[in-house]
Amino acid sequence: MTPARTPTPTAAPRGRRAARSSGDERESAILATAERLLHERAFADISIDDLARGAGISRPTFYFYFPSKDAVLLTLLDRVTEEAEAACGDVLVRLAEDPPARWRELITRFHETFGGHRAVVLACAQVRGTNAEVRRLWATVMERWVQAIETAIEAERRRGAAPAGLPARDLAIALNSMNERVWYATFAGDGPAVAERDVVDVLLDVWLTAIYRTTPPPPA
Amino acid sequence: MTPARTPTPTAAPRGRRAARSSGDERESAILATAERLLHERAFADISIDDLARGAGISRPTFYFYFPSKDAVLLTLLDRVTEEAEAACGDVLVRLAEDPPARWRELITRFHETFGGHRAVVLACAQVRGTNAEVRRLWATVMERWVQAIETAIEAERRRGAAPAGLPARDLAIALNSMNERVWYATFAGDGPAVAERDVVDVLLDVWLTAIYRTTPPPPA
DNA sequence: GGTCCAATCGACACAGTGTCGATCCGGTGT
DNA sequence: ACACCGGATCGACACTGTGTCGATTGGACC
Repeated sequence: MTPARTPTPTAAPRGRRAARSSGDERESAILATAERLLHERAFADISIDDLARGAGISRPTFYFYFPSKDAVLLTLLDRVTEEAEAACGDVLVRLAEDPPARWRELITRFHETFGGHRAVVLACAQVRGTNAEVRRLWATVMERWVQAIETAIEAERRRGAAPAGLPARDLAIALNSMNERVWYATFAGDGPAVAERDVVDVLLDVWLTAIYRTTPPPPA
Repeated sequence: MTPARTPTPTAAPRGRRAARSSGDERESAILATAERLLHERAFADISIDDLARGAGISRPTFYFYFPSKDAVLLTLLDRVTEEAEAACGDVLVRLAEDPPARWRELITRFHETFGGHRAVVLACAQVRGTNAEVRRLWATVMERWVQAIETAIEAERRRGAAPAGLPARDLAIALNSMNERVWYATFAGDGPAVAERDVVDVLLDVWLTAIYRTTPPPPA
């Protein structure tokens, strides 16, 4: 199951369908239907028939645009991670300006991007268990973030702002993992969760103490 | 879907099947088959027919013992969490003796229990997205742990060992979430992960700095 | 006005789930 | 010794959803 085949073989940006014709609107319609339906029910409870009907086509025609239901989600995820990537931009390279403020900015940006597409993100977290492609894309994206954080931590250590400690990569993995799981609980409202308006403060506090091993004024 | 109906209505310990007769062995056989198959492939790739055949019965007969595939996993999860609960025992009440050592003990015990049943734990993490009952059980269990940690943090603060800071509950949620996600990655070998032999050290370090806001000697 | 091909769908094959009714069989009461 | 009861078992069915194949449409381009 590749993300999506390219019915009209006219340049395939990001491996998805491309090009003109009414078929393009159809693809958008499928994606829009998926994101809309995800607000009402779980991904597993959405059938290909639902997506097809929502886009005004029959089920077999759906397969002309996407090889599977999962491929639709994969496309959606791709967009969200791109948006997150863009939202963070150069925050990390400006870290030294004012570390706490920059870290907060970073976490806030992520929070807003994920929160704005919570339906998609939650769905991905759910099928990551069953779908190898989603798992791979997610892993790839996370690896990029981990490396970015790892690099930033090392830079802070080099310039003497942060003390030595855990291997930077391990610390980066732990902190990223924490964020992912905490956001999941908060957005899904499933199990013990931090309130949405507090979650950035909580995450930031753990990040700062873990990285700088110092005591910033308690945010509460 | 309740965990399992009770075919022979003769006391239902933990809501599962009870009592004598060859039917009891059958139920065990199903559970054993499930845990065995989980070592080879994902839960979603195991059919009820696989479980039934593995236990030497037909598919309809499976339904005599469990109302669904998920119920089997639910029973398995139940056992693991009970084991974890038992393994931790009274570690937290003995915290004041030697906090770093006790926290390490706690995390190590969890690590060993989960690691010993990683197939079951990973499967649960995967279906948690699609199955409401697993989600609920998981949430319940995690809530218990969060409360235990929250209480411990508050005790440490009261006796002056830990400084004030984030609401203890939020901190407990964040740390528990981190552990869960980090262990998942480590055991699943999926995406960025901490090496299995380092994971306790890494988690412990973040816990200690987040709770005590002090600098213990870096473990590496 | 004919050709081509993207786009479309009806109909099929398949896999898995859950249910119903019939049957088997070991223990129990008389 | 025998009829009976209910736990245990399974064959066969209905249903849902997926993915594929072959045939049809209709607009663009020669």
